[in-house]
Amino acid sequence: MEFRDQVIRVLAEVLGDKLSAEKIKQVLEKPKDLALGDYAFPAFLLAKTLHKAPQQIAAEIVQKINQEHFEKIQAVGPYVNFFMDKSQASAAVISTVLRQQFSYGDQDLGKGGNVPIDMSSPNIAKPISMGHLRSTVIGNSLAKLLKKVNYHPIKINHLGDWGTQFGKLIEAYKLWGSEEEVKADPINKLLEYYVRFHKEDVAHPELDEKARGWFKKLEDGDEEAIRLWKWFRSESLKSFMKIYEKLGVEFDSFNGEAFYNDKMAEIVSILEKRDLLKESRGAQIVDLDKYDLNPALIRKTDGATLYITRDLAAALYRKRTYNFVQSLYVVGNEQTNHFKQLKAVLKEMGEPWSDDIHHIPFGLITQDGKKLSTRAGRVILLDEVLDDAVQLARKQIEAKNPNLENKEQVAKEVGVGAVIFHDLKNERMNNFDFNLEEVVRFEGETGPYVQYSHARAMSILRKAKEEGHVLNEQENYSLNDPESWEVITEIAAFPKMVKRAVVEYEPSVIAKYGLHLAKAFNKYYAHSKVLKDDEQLYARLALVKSVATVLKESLNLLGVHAPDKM
RNA sequence: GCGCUUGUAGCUCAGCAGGAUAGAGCGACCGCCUCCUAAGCGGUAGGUCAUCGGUUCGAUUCCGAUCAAGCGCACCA
Repeated sequence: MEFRDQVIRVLAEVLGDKLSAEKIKQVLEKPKDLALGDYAFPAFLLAKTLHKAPQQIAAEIVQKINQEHFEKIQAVGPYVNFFMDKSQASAAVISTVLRQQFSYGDQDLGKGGNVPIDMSSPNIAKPISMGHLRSTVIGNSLAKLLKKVNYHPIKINHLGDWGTQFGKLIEAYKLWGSEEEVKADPINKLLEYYVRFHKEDVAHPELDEKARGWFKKLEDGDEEAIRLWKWFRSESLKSFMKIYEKLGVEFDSFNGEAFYNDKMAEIVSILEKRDLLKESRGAQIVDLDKYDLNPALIRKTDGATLYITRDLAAALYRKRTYNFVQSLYVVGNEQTNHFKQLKAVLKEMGEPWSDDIHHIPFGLITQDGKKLSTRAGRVILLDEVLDDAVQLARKQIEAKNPNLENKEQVAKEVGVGAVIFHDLKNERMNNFDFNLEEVVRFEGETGPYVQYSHARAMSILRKAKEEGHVLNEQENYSLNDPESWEVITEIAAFPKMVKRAVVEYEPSVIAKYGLHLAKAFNKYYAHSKVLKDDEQLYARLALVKSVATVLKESLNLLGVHAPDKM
């Protein structure tokens, strides 16, 4: 299956004593141009040991090498270029995909190990913004990727459902809010109160005092405070669920910050027992000087705990509950230091699994170059972006394919798919400035482009079936024309891409791959007629089927639907 | 000031853990629907790979310095 191994094997036969198979594997490369073959071995590194010109070495290798299973092997300058036997190779790839279907690319990297993923984690009483989208879709895609390589992902929505902001919210609600208003439009009203609070507390600092008082009451179990908190939480969650439904994301746990309230005392006592807690400026800290980090603030001057205390409790809870092999946190890169501290404190606590904790950071979304801020009221509401995208998809369908059935369903899949794909197609760490037209674009390197390619493939298969052509999936179909070869090499690369995406925690690898495969396929069927009744017809159909399968699976790994028609 | 991240065509980004003339999309310009959905395909124009050094037979890729941008730097999360 892996063509690369074939090349390494024959090279090792010739170079065995001079270069190990491992070394050959390292230097073997893929030429940029298919005209230079499928693989290339650069002879430079033998020049020194053999005291010969690399050109000459390349020529000698070609003379000695076993060419049996290759179309040809030739020396071009200092390179040995390998051309795979297209018939053999295409038969191997196509039959593998036809047999394995959507499990093509599955691997056992994880041995079934548990991997909790901390993702999405919006704050109660605030709307889900574009910033949360990143964490949500990256986490969701990583979960699907991890599952594909036999890990067991556990998606945890670590809700921001506790903290001093609830004091502010309660105070603001008591001052300006009403039950009817909130019931009618919970998130927006609650946000309105919150923003107003931050506007007014500049001139009226006594508001902060009151807010602190409310939060204290909340912590002490005051009936009214608890009632309001629960109400805000459930209303918020309801509206979050609507968005998650649109995105097609589900969670295994909604244990948020409040869940750990009763689990922090243990952390503090462990730290005390290990003599790690120190007093500094009235607060209690863990000194992390030896890690070159700022001290971790465990308790504020007033005795209240902080973010990191909660995260320590959560980390320990997750280890105990899931006995994870890795624990992931899909959180913005501005929190890099926090996670370094978290790992360092766990290490100080003597927990060796602190090394299994990985922060998966991602870049910032800005608007007009400025950071989004709920307090400043500068938010891009995800819900609105999704609705806009679906609306545009509807218009697109009316213009391009007005007779389509399930228009509404397809519009949702395409619109939402565009938004998700846009977020995943570039490396996580890149920042991007929000631009609605860019996000909901349907042409070029976009989700809809990949979806469209898949729909076209399905359309060809449908038509073939109507004409009475049925594929036998046990048959060995092979193609040896140069037009299909580029598509075949892309399909063959899929398992490697899955692995890379997992190892790098980088969904963009799959998004980029999907674009490449789609592009190769679009080019292919634009230049070769598939439904032509000749002896290669079934082989071409098998190729189209393989493409459709891998495109759909790629999109699936990103959390994007692949409609059969669009 | 210190730390992290980033710096490739007008714009948005690739470049697979150093190699053969630096790629794609968008935008601009020009072609292609009596032919499997033109959300497509083809072509032209556009780059001293931030700068300067170093390692190497070879550097956009590795190392160092400089410059620029973003983020962070204990009582928010």
